[in-house]
Amino acid sequence: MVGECPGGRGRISRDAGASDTLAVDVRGAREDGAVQIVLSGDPAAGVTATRVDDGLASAERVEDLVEFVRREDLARPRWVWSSASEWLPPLLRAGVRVERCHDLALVGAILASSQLVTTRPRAFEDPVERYREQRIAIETSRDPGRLELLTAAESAGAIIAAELRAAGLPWSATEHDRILTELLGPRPVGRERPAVLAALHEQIEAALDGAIVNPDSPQSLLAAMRAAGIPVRSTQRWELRGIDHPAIAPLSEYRSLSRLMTANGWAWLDTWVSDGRFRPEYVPGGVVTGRWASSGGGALQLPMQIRAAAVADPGWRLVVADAAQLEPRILAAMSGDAAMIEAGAGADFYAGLVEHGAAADRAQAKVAMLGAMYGATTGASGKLMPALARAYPRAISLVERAARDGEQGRPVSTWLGRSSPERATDWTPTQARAWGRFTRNFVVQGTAAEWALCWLGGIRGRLAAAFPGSWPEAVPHLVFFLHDEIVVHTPQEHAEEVAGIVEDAARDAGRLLFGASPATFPVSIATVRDYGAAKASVA
DNA sequence: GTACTGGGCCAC
DNA sequence: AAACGTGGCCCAGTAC
Repeated sequence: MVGECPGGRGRISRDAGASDTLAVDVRGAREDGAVQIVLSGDPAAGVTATRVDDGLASAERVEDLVEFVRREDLARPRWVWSSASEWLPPLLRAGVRVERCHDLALVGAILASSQLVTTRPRAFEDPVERYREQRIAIETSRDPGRLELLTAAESAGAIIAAELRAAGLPWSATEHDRILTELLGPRPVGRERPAVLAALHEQIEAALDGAIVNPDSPQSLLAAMRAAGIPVRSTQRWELRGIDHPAIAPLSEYRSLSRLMTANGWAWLDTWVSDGRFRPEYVPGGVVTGRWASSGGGALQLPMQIRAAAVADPGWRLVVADAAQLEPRILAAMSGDAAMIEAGAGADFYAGLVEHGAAADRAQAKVAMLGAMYGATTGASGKLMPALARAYPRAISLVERAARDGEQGRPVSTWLGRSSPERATDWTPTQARAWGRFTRNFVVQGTAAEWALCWLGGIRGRLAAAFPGSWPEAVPHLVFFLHDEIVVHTPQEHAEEVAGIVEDAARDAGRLLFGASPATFPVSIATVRDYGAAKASVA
């Protein structure tokens, strides 16, 4: 399903006549215009650096990794290492950044399943061999330009993930505590419930005829509710919402506040915030589609309730930007559906759909688009699909095709060539349809993740070029990422320039992926003192 | 005690 | 009104 890539970089020619090498045959391990330095060994102990330059490799023993990287990065090499998450944190702690890298683990995962690859890289322990195999896989693939861009963007993402953690999102423990205290009551000393939760617990039990209930236990709740004559099958929110009973309101309130306390309460604050910074762990490539996952800190689920505790330093601001309706715009661009691209010409994609008469109002347009990308067949969303398919046949047939491929056991690929996993097809029709919904969504979600990686990388590069001071304390820098949203912490006087950089990088990302396509990727930007103010000012 | 699953709910 | 994608985290409950 991947065709021409107008925006991809030029095809990388294989150099059959590459020179002999000093230490190892590195034919295949070259890219245009960059020296590569392969680091092997243990970043905390003995390190060997192998310089790969125009087919020649020379190895040297590195005594002081930090000094070595600081010095060599001035020549703008591409650092090749087993994984950025292993090598970068100690360097960043020592105040050393690198411009670019090749992350063998992340690239290896992409190349292992990409349908563009014709020669699968063999597994090697030695990073020089591993790198050579991966370069060959890229250069001999059906579309080297796309895999070149994807693997570079993925690796840039790995650098950014480490830098986000090292820099941290500015966080006011005082403001966080104020929010918690306002909603829950003062922090309890022992393990008992905070005052507000204890009161809600009592209200729930009173409303359930004085039953003893553990409100954290669905089983306990279900039993008590049925004993009180409430006809429910489960205690899920959507089922409770339709029921008129005095126990429901305090229970909903209890759940919301209880989750706030357990997921992002005082314990979270103690664990994840230090020195005025929230430092979560991001996992680039952690999701099959290529989205980032997180492990510890819950960065990708930071609830709205506490975002106001992300407060810029005195004299600094947060530039908060999100890509407006990213996924539908991605679908429009990758399908080349001129009508859908035209619908997105303005700032509000869904309003464009309404103008085309493809949906009655904005809410319907949104439900219909999400349904098309998620595979809704019934309900309100399903009913709106025919009109959408009539107005935008190319876009809709792209996702339908992806769904059919999945149902029939064929892999699908994102725009840049990340492919869905193989799956045994000894499945029931229901399982086949479920896999079809996955592959349907995979192509759009995965390509949106690729756009976001290019956007992130562009922002980082442009910031580094525009603000050469000491990172992070003296210059604007990325501090947060959330799928289609970024936050830059910046001295107030640079906020406007940063906003321009963020917009320029969004344009760059669109061109990198889709070349001359007229598809646009507008970003909404807010410059704020605290993260909580961003949604309000953007909406 | 640890490992795992499902319910519930947060984010996109 | 509810079935439609990707995750993480906490809790309760169960198996070992």
